[in-house]
Amino acid sequence: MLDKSHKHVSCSSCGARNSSLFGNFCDHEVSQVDEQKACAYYKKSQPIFIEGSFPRGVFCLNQGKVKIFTRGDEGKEQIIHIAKEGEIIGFRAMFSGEPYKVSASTLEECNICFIGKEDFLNMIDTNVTLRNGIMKELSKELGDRAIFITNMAQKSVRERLAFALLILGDIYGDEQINLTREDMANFVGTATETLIRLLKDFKDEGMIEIHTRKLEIIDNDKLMQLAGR
Amino acid sequence: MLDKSHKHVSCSSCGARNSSLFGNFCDHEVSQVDEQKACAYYKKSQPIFIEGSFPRGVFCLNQGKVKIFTRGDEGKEQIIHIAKEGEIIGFRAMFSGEPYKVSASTLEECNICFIGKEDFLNMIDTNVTLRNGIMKELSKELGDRAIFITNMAQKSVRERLAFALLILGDIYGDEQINLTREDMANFVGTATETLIRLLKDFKDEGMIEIHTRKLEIIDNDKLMQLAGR
DNA sequence: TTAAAAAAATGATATTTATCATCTTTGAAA
DNA sequence: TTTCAAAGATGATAAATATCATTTTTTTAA
Repeated sequence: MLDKSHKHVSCSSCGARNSSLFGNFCDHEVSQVDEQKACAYYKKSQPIFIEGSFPRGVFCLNQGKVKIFTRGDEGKEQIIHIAKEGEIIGFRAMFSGEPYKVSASTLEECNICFIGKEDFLNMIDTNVTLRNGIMKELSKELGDRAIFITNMAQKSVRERLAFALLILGDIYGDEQINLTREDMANFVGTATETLIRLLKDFKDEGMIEIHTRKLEIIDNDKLMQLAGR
Repeated sequence: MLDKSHKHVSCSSCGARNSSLFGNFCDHEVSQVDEQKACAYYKKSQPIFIEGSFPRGVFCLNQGKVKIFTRGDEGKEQIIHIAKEGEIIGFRAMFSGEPYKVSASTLEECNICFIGKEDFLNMIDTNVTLRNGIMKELSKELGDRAIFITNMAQKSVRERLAFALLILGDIYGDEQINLTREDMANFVGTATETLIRLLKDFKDEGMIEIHTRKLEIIDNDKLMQLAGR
């Protein structure tokens, strides 16, 4: 259980910082962020920002997982990305000048820090390494999304599920994958019923193990073969 | 017919520049680009860069249309974007440090200018407006691709075709849409046969007119209604 | 101008996947 | 503990779309 007291989490003691875009900050820069940010505890299934609203800053994920999604015409979610500890979310809309095109919501309990728009843009302007890191990240994600689109267009649901499980395996590390069937279906881009049936197939074929809601990957190689590239 | 002599196209006389990321350049900056770039004529269906190779610079589209695509496991193309006059292409991979994740190929005769990596990165570092424009563009495209993914996952082929025709209508302006059925199917993300059948339906329903290979949009509103948002 | 290749079109059929209805299990709160 | 809502699971059926085979038309280049 996370500390719910909203108390300040120091960047210098943040376990996620080293692998984040702030990883290369010097002591001075770290303490500067520490002063500028605000920390907050989020319960499970709490919205962080919503499609259509205007961004006032960025969110830095200290602890927990967050889904980034859009809603289609009928309100059905399509999960675009699942962010984990160390990721900065919501910075894309800061540059575009447009409202958020995606929403973000916690998948579990989270500690999330907030940095105001002005402070963040200031950092970008003065810190070349951070800026390059951001541009690299933006570019990398564009490439990932091109592949995502291609997978959606050309792969079967079965293949996409294998692909999705591999990504989720990365995200959850040594924890077990912990998502509702509905969220998983909205990530794969299929109906919940179809997803459930396929999970059972995967289990029967020895690729995963199902522990009620949590999933464990058993045969990574087989999944990779199925997912194709 | 375009001039095939490979002769230098001056940026100051480039009709596409004003609407491009270089649109705000002062005279000095424009002439600097003029010195650094190399111009080339491309025939129809000629590759510009290929997925997997490493970028050596960026391409600035002076005249013509270019498809940006990836190939799925079976080699089938998925068109991610169609670039038109004024667009700079291939700059994403410049920041990521990774090889191209997409390929680019001309859809018609093109004049394309090339700016070397070093020169371009130099511009980015020294020109704040250009840099902000690039970041804005990267962010905007990220949002567009989130919607693209959602469309692929949730819309029917019929709806996606309507959506695609609207985008193509924008790209082709007052020209008629001019793509092979295969390219169009690879943009919509469907089989060529399915696309052909649907185009006929759209024609019968008065939304488009088919002039052999070229398409003309007749009823924009109806398409918008069908495409949904 | 003609021949060959590429693109477009059409029909028949198979397959995948969504949808709807219903039932069971799980987990959280009273 | 009991209760209730949410999540998970299952079966039957329908709809959308892909695939394969073939024909026609258009474009390209000899």
